[in-house]
Amino acid sequence: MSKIDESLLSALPPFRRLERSQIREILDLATSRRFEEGIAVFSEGLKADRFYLLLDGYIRVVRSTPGGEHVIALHIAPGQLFGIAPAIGRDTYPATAMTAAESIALSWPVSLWQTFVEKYDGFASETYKVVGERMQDLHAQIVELATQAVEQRLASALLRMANQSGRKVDGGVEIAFPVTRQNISDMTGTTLHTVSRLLSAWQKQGIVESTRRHIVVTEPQRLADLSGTAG
Amino acid sequence: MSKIDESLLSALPPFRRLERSQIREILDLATSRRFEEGIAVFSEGLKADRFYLLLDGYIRVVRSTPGGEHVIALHIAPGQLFGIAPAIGRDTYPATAMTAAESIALSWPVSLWQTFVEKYDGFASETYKVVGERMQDLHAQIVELATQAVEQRLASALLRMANQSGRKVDGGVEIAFPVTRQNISDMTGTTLHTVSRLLSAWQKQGIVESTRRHIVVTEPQRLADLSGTAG
DNA sequence: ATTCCTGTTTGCGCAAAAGCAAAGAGAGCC
DNA sequence: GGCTCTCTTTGCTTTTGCGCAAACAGGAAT
Repeated sequence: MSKIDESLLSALPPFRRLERSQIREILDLATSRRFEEGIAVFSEGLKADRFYLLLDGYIRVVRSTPGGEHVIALHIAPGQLFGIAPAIGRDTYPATAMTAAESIALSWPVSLWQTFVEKYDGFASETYKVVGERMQDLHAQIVELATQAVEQRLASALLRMANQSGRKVDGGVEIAFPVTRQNISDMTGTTLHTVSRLLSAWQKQGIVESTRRHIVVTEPQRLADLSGTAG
Repeated sequence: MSKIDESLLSALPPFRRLERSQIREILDLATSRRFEEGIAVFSEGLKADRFYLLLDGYIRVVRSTPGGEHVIALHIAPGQLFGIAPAIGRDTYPATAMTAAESIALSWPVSLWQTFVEKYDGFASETYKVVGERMQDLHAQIVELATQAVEQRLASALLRMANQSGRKVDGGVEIAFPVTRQNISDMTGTTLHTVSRLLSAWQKQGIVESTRRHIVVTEPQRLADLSGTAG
């Protein structure tokens, strides 16, 4: 395992208040691993034995139905913790974490969670803040699914991805990881057909630009208008 | 304020591991208050100055959209904490808490949260477990909204209410608080019309029995079949 | 008893989006 | 270059469930 630099962690919320030496301790306890695209880092229902920090890449948090369908609840961007079942008193993972792109993550055994919380100042409060934010996101998604039409949900989903993980390119904002129509329909509770039709229509209007597994939002403002929300 | 008996709290998860004297301390710091039906205990976005424990009654956790619609995300039953913004690092309430029936709740200023967490064994871990369970519920609701048809969502919603707050009566399971068709449509992301139609149909089939603001599930099994989920 | 208010039922037409089906098109592999 | 696989597009049909509208009913207040 290659030696990781302390500066990687020192800027991240959970570790922000720590000394360099403390970060070194934490890093020395971590396992670093690379995951190919399309791999399950861990799966829903399995015993939660490790928690993770995403260094590079993107993770989709997915829940499956008994009927074999699945829903993408949120995306994890680099620098964020995931698989933090212990933080919410669970001993199994509540969802599956799939890599949306090739990814690198640190992980620690859950047995260290309690230690981190007690020993490292700010770790607990920052991680609970993360939990709170995710809850916000879930709430927002429920409201969206319950009240908005497909077109608006799709617009919101694109904006969310563009905001959370967008790269500025000359033509607009590029979503930084591969997305299929099917993926998007899993986020918005619709079908890939409907997504395809809407994206085609928007492309004709110059709002987005998309190729296979790749989307650039060229006019975020018009998408925001379509999404119907102030945000 | 009338004196509250320690035994009220001693069986509840957050306080289960505490000594009687500790419970007394906690109770002495609490404010008890009665709320009429249909009142907002606190509102989305306001400064979170207190956290609550529901002693009696029922609470609906509601989120509103900019467009004036609202969605009922979950119900709180007696014995549960709510308004626990401080647990997730927030200083404003993320949703509105409406009384679904006349209710009585204890509350404490948020400034005491940190004290409770540090001083009382098990308080932190039990409350985080609650947060985890709520997250589970939210996730489940997202999956439901994204993948199930209205009929199945409605069946699930009725079952959820019946399970969480059902009273056994001779004809079946009675939902213990007043619910309107509109309320149910706010839980399932549909319209009161559709809810009314489905309930009428089910009543004809003998699955439910309903009068104004009042529902009895007479055949939970058949509802479960309709809901399409194993649960 | 009368009135008002809130909640409920029901019918009808329509639009949105799902289902079905089939063809096309990049991208990687041999 | 040809092949396969996955992803995407598009046309057509069918269905679901919403919107609108109007009437009805139980309760509470006067």
